[in-house]
Amino acid sequence: MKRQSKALSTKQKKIFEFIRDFLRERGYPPTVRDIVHGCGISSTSVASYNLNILKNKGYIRRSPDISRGIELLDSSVALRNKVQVPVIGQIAAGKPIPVPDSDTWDVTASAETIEVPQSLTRGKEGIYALKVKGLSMIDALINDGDIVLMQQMSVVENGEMAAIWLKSEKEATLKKFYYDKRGRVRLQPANSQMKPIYVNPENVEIQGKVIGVIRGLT
Amino acid sequence: MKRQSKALSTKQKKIFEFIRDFLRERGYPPTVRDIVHGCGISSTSVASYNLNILKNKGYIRRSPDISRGIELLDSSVALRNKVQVPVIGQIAAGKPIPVPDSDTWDVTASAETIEVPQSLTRGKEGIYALKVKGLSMIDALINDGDIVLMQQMSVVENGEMAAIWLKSEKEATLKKFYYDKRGRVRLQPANSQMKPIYVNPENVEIQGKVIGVIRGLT
DNA sequence: TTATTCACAGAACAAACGTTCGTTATCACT
DNA sequence: AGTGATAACGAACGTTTGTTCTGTGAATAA
Repeated sequence: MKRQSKALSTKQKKIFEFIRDFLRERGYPPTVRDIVHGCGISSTSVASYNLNILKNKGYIRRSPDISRGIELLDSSVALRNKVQVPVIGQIAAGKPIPVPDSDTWDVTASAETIEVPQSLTRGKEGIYALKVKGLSMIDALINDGDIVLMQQMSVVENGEMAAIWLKSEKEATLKKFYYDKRGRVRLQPANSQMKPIYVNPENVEIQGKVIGVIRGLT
Repeated sequence: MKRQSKALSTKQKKIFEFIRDFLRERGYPPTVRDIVHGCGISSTSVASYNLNILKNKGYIRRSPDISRGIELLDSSVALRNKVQVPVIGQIAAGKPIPVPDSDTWDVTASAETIEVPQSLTRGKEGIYALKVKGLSMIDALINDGDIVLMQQMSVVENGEMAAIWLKSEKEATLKKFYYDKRGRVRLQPANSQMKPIYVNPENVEIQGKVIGVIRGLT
């Protein structure tokens, strides 16, 4: 069945979030009447009408004639006790990482997400993941192909690993970040085979810092 | 309210597993009648009677008079699309890793678990995690304090990283595993500062191989 | 201006649903 | 053998629940 546009009205977004929060809180989905009460909707048929739109647009699955027969589809939700982080792209790929800000954060928009331990993300906001391309951070025990967890941040401490956008070169890079004594920025690979890069501070844009690494061995 | 013994009858275990599997499959819990049909129980009051036992013993929460008002409590379940792996202990800790076998596997028994990406564990069984102690595998990009994901396995290929129990020395170790030409086993650290260990094959017991690494940076 | 579609509204219906009730069977203990 | 607790059983009840029906109003398209 051909999917409609995924754009939702304000009320539909509210319904979706209500279902997600209800499920996370209670361990079971809401009824149509729960949605009526929780979203300030005047009748069960309006709720059902909007639920059918969410279904048609691929956000939920409904089981007809079954109580609480609403299932959030995997691509659209972080389920309870599970942090699902978008894998936005690869670092060192020649284009800026499209890091969303908190107003436009839409986890469902990413094609790919990854489950991460809560211990790595607890208490933090603006989390996303990047797949590493290249060996520039191998001496920091980060290999080509690893997934790095990032926390959105525009300022980092000296020595922290960060995702940096170089405006003039139009490329993104993962490096250790240092402020030089002479006012420049030193982007330091963690690889003895590679030299650091020195750039003007106004040429760099810090997009996040590394807070974790995930690697599979096959 | 004082908790009763957590021991469950065969039927109660079956009901619990049915609820867990149903929830994982459908995204919503079963009704009492679903449980009746799915567990071969003759009446709704028997199902309800056993559900109350599960409630009293801390396995589930019930919401009275609500359809599908059954919630699996966190300590007892890995929820849908989330793989929760027990962190059994530390490797290189001087005692055998208490790796359970498939008959006695009880994820709920571990004090500590960690959420891991499905991409690392999909299609695999007997998964557990270990916290690394020491730097013996640093050249394989595994640091002290990292979490390694293990798949229970008693035979590994030459060169694979494995958790090995040394019977005579009574210690567990994480090393690359090789069969020597002269019939011995070579346990090779991935650290240029450390020498390999040569042991008799009958002195080693392979307890699992490494399938992934998770690291937090604080 | 008119027609069509979307969104909403409330009532009613029938099936689903959990609980209650009265009963029987089994088990452990004395 | 008797007793009490546990486990099971089936029927019935009242509430919960999703859907359908009929209608209205707003927005959009012709």
